[in-house]
Amino acid sequence: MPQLEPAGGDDLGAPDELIAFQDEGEEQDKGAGRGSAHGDLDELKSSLVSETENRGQPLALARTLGKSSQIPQGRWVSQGKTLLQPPVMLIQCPWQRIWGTLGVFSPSHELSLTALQSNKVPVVQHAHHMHPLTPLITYSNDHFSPGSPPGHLSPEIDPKTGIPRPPHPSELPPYYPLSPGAVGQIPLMSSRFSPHVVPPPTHGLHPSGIPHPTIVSPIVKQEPTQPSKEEEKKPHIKKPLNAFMLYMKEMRAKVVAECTLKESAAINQILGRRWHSLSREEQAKYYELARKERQLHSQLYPTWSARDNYGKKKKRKREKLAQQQSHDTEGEYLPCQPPPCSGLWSLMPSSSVLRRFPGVQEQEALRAVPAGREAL
DNA sequence: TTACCTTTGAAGTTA
DNA sequence: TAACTTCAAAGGTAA
Repeated sequence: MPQLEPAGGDDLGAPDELIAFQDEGEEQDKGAGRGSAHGDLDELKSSLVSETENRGQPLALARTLGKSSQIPQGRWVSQGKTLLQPPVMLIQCPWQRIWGTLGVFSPSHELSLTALQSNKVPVVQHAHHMHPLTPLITYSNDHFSPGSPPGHLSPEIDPKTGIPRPPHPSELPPYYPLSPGAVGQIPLMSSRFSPHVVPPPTHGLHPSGIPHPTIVSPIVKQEPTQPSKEEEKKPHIKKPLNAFMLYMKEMRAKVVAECTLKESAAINQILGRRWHSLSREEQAKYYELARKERQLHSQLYPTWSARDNYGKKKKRKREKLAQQQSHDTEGEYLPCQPPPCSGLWSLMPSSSVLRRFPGVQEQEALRAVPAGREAL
């Protein structure tokens, strides 16, 4: 996907926002490949997803606005009006709530858009194990204001590491005073904390001593080759999550509940198809979140590069992968060859998943087909 | 115990 | 610069 913004731009999110609408062409191209039934297919997809998703307003909004493909490229539309600016942060995300609880986020910061107010942003996903201070490191709108952040959020640079130090709780404005004991009761701010990556007391800490979700103990992920002492001490800072990853985290539990599936591979396929069924506005929420993720990440770890994590994971066996892909292609539902049940096509798991999880197709199809549409 | 699977997107690497 | 590769999350599965 082409980058429309010159590298190094201040606004890390701009490409995302543009990309979100640039996909338009791709969608149309794909649609063209599907033949004349494209419009019907889209409509059906919409209705199918509406059956499987919450019948909430976001989708209704999408319908009100018309199909995303009808939105002029590069335009932002909200409530039937063309906007000159991208829509503001549309959802009240979990970490915003926590900021509010902690006192960084005043209620006035909780932005919402009328049409999306009922969009239930996932309830915070609880981590099984979490450092009680973890929620202290999160996002604030103030944090991303151009130029210098507000005093209480200005990351103090650690002279030893050069890494900005997140504000100490005592430095946070007391909008919502919180007792120390209550801090540990706060649910997860960014559900990026997996139980598997909870840093032990002496590893994986941000130089400030407060673990950040993107920091993972080097013990968890060790290089196969013997790392140097310096590398060994260096905490593993994870990549910031992209828009789709944020969407997956939010929607996974829902899909799991609906499909009674727990296999991530199968769930992810469903989520991938649902992602494409989202309206531009709905996707924009996640692009915006991802943009802020990256922005905060770059503020917290200005010297970090995705390169740092390269080779940290064991690579796939290329031959095996290629073989598998070749095998999967046989009989796969390719975009240019929709199966007879093309209405369900976008929600159907791939053949490789079906081989592994035979129940996926049936369950998903049954849940996806609205009453009275079985004949399709 | 750990890689694999599976998805999309961002960013790095390679040709 | 285009194409390719890796890694983010998740959790069951298989080696």
